[in-house]
Amino acid sequence: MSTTGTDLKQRRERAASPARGGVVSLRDVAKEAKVSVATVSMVLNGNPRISRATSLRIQRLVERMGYQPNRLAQSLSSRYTNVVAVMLPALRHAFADAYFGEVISGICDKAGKMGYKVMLEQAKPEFLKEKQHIRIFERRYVDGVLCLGTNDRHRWVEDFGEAGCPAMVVDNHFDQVRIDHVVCDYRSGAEQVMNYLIQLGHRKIGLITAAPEIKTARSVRETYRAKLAELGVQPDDNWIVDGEFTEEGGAEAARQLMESVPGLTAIFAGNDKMAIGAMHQVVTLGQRVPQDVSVVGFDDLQHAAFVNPTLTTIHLPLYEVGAMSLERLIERIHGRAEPVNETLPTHLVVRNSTAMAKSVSG
Amino acid sequence: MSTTGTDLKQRRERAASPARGGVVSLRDVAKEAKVSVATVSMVLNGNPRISRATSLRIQRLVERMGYQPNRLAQSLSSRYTNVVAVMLPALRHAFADAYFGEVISGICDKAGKMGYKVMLEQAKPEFLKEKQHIRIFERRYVDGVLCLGTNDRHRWVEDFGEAGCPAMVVDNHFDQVRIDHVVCDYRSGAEQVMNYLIQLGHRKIGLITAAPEIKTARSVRETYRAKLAELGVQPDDNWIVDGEFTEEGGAEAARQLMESVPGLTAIFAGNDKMAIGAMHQVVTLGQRVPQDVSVVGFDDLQHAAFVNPTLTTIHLPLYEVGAMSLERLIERIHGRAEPVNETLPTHLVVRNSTAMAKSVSG
DNA sequence: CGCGTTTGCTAAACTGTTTCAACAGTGCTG
DNA sequence: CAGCACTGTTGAAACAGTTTAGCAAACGCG
Repeated sequence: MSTTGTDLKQRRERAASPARGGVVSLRDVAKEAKVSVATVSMVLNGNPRISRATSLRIQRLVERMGYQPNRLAQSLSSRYTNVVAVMLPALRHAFADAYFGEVISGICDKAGKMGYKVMLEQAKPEFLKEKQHIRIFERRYVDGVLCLGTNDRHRWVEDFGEAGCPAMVVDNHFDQVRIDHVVCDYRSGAEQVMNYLIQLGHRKIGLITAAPEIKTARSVRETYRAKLAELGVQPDDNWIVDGEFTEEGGAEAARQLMESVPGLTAIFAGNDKMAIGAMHQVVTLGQRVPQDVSVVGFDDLQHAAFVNPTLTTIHLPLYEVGAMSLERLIERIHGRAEPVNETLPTHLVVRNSTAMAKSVSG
Repeated sequence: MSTTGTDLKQRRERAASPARGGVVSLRDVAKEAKVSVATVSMVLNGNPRISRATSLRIQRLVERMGYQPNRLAQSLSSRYTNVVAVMLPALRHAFADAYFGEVISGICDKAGKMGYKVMLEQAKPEFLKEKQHIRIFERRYVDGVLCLGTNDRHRWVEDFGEAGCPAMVVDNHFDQVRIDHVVCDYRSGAEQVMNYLIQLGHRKIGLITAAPEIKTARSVRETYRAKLAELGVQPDDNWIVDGEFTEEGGAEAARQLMESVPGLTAIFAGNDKMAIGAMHQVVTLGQRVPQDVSVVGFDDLQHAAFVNPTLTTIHLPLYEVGAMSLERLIERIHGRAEPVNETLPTHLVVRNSTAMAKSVSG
């Protein structure tokens, strides 16, 4: 039936008119320029086999018609989506956490500059059980993944390597899994804190840390122990309390420390949130910060400078960690072979939550 | 040359083998099942025209082969990408802000449940100048946009309506632009704060707010004025100070208030961050919170309960605002015609930063 | 002048899915 | 028993690009 052919002809012609949805396609440009779509595509991709005259003519036309490549079609035929996922832990307040926010900020800024889009994912049990972290690659959602807030129990990070999916652990580090990472120098940070507190005369220093399955937390703990050992101080088991990285946890941990460690003069918290919770608790228990108890944090989040008293803490270059992670991930996506393991320096920021130890000053 | 034909045949066959990149395509499943790709596609989309027997047989095969639809191809032929963008303001710490985090948390949770992915964008001048906020639609990155942290000067929100792009303003509201929105009841919140402070005997109440180009901030300001007027109190111009929604701004605003409003007994801050900055400043200036000056915030962010003293504030259902915004946006994407303008209730949370006014209690 | 190379462009295959017209095959009806 | 409706399946177009083989035309050279 010849009608079929005519119908199709008509349909194609209608489809080729720039009226459809107001969006201009390559075909529309090609038709207008009276060249093939291949030519237009090559012009846009800077293929040198197109003559200068044609190239300029088409570039002007593309500009005039306001053509925007459909990136679904682009990604379908090329190997890349130019999208990366940021995988956050399954915590209720993960997005509302200034720590992650700072890292994500670095990631997004760098991604924007490099022509990448950033997708947000949360590593919920459901998500992982369905192997969604791998499926987002198979289904061509993303080219790579940045894993934030991981710990040793998160065995799913191994899956990326096995499946050949570009992935990067951000501000942490796995001993047993071979995966790229960029991390702050937690060991040096902890050393700086301990040196500073010791220099102020503190000896009975409590440590509020978090789950030992986090490598960076272990580094801090080990450094804390080593530094005390240098002075011949042997910390009791109850000098170290888990604060779960939250304000509440920090407060509860501080309560335990104040109760079970008589003569405690300083608290070293593994992050700023716990330090703030701890300060809060110290005051609630009728002691003063820093006169009775000094408190040191770790992160240097923006509002560490606005709590009362302002918080002495270790500055972590979280923005830079995020930016560098993204950069390295993209290199890996484009075939970088060597493993990445970068460590970024940290430094102490002295504010008002620390003072000379009581026994020394008084 | 007949070799050409043979080469192409070979190529197609190679392409059809499941070996390619390890990813199984619809074609692979169809070949294995000895049916056409159309049949497999229809089975997966639950088309009732496929027989029960074929359907089951193919479903098992799909399962066994681990087939995952390529969503670039799906989106290319369907009208939808199933991705929405969250547009954050161009502030340095936008991602590290607990306020946005809470909203985004609601958005992401709901998106996950509804089978949507969330992309992050920042409304930087460059981005807007290039009309990227419209181009992400044209280039088929997203089906819709959620705009956070907007104000009246952000004229670009009009562009969505004009271009026919589904978009939603989250926790704000435009007088002059017709765009869907979901917002917290700022007016009622401000009323609750003022009633409470007045009930405690406060009359000289300073207001720390932010840019008047934000509708919600204007609502708070108007309510504040109206409530004082009810008591016959005519606030001076210097009773209202801009705190830019930051801790620093709040601190500086509090300094100004303490200086220029003698006998000030209470500060009402337009968000928790400014309230925290203000408390910090009050203490720095040698006064006590709440004995000398009561401070009230607005947001009820997680750490409002962990500052010192704990902050009395208005609880905003930010998580719910995020979740509902996403839900409504998706309805709009799928053709909802009626405009959306929802207002969610707020309530006062009394903590320790407020007390009876000095002149009354003392 | 004929042959080979270069240049500039095009046709067509390819990415992986959805959708629709059409087509066998079967059962029912007049 | 032809004609019809219905069922289950297929082929091919469509989505919008990229990429490659190859074809004319122009050019250089012996």
